[in-house]
Amino acid sequence: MGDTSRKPANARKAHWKQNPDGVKEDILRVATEEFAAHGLSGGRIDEIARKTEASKRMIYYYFGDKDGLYQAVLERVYSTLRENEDALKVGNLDPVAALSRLVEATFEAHANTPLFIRLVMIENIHNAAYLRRSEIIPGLNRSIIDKLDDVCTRGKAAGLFRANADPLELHWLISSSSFYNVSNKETFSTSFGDSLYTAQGQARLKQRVVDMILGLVVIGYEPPVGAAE
Amino acid sequence: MGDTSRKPANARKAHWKQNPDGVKEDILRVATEEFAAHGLSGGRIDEIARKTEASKRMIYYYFGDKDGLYQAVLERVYSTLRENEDALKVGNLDPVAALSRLVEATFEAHANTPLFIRLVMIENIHNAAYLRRSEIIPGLNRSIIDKLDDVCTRGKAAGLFRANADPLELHWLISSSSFYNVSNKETFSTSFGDSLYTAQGQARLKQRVVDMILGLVVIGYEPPVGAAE
DNA sequence: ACATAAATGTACTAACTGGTACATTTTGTG
DNA sequence: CACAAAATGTACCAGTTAGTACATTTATGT
Repeated sequence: MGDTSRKPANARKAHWKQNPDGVKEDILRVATEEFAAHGLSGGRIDEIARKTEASKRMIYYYFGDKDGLYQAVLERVYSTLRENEDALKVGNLDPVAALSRLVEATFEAHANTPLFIRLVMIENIHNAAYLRRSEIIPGLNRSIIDKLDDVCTRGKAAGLFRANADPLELHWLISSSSFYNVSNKETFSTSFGDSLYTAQGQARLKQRVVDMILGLVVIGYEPPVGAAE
Repeated sequence: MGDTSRKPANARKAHWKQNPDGVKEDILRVATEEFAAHGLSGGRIDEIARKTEASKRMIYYYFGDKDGLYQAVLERVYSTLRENEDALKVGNLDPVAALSRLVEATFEAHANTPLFIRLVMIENIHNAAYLRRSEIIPGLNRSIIDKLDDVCTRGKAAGLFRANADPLELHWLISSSSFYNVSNKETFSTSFGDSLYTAQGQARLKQRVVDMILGLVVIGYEPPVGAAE
C-alpha cells in the first residue's frame, strides 16, 4: 500500500471526492441500460458494477438489493417521461390540429425512448408488480389524459368531434400503436420483413395512425390522399 | 425392485411405458408456462423438471440445453397460432364484413392466447434472436397477410376501399392494438385504472379498433352510434 | 432370444451471482 | 483537532442453477 513508483493508472480515483448524488445517478444510468437490455432476472449486478464508476458495494449501499435498484430505475424512467409529456403544449391549436399533433408527438416520443419501452415491457412480464408497489408513480401519468380531455372538450364544443370520443380510450388507442411500433419491431420484422421500419415506412405508419385516430374522432374526416406510393 | 407390500405411491411409473412424443409434449407444455411466466433467464429448468412427468435428464436428452428448449417452445406456440389463423374463413363475406370480422377475430385471438403474447414479448426483449434462428418460422405467418390481401383486392374492385389500403400495414395496425391490449394490460391498469379491462370496456375497445380500421379503409365509413354510454 | 439402440433414473458438480463482513477514508460539527 | 457519521474499497461466501457422468431399463430388428 506504500507509494507506488509506477504511474497510477487509476489516477482519477487517487484521491476521490465524494459525490453521492452523482454516484447514484451513474449507477442508475448503467442499471437502466442493463435491465432494459436483459430484464430483471437477466440483468447482472456484477455487470452494472463493472460499467459504473462506482462499485458493487455502493449499489447495495444506496439501493439495498437488486429489486430496489430495479424499482429505482423504473421510477426514474417514468418520471423522465412525465417531464417530456408536460413539455408538450397544444392548447393554442384548434382541436383537429391539436389531436393530430398529440398523436404524432406520442408516436415519436415512443420511437425516441426505446429504453423506456423495454422497461415497460419487462415490467409487464412481471405483471406490473414493481410499478404497483411504487409510491411516486400512481397519478404520474395524469398529464397526457388531461391534454386529451381538453382537446376532446373543445372539439365537441365546436361540433367537430363525435360525442362518444373518450380521452382514456383515445390515449389507449394512440399508445397501442406507438408502443407496439417499438416493442414488437424485431419479431414483426423477422416475420414480415422490415418494409415498415424503413424511414419511409415509419413515416407512413405514423400518418396512418394519425388518420385512424382522426377518422375515429373527427366527424366527416377525410384522410389526405397519400403522395406517390 | 421386489414386490412392495405397501401401496406404491408412484404407481404410475412403477413400470413405465416409453412414449417419447408424449414426454416431449409434456415437457414443452410445462416449459411454455414457465418461460411465459418468468422469461428465458428467469425460467428455471429445475422448476420445469419438477412440474413435468418427465425428469430433468429428459429435458436435456431431447432439447440439448436451455436455449434449445426455449427455441422449441417458441416454435411450438407460433405453429399453434398459425393453425388458428388458417381456421378463420372470411372469403364468403362481403369486403366490409370480412374486414370487420378479421379485426374482431384478431383482437379476440390475442386476448385468448396470453401465453403466446408473453412469449412474443420475451422474444422481443431478446431482439428476436431465437425467432431469427428458427428454420420453421419464416414464412409461417403468411396466411393472415393473404387473407387481408384478398379482402383488400375485393374491396378495391368493388369501389368500397381506398386505393392506398395496404395488407401489411393493416395487419400491423390491427395487431398493434390487439397485442398491446394483452401485453400492456398490467401497466396500463396500474397507471390509469382498469375501466378498459372490464367486460364492457373490452367490448368497447374492440368496437373502437374495428371502427378505426374500417374508418381508415372503407370510403365514407360511418361508425355505428354507440348505445347507452 | 440376442444384440443394439433408444429412453430413463440418480446423483453429482462447476460456475455463477446476489449479497455481506470488515476495514478504511472522507466529511461535517463542536 | 477530535469524533461521529457518511461514503467507499476489498475480499469473500453461501445458495442457486445449468449441465453432466454413470448406471439402468425398455424397445426393436433379425
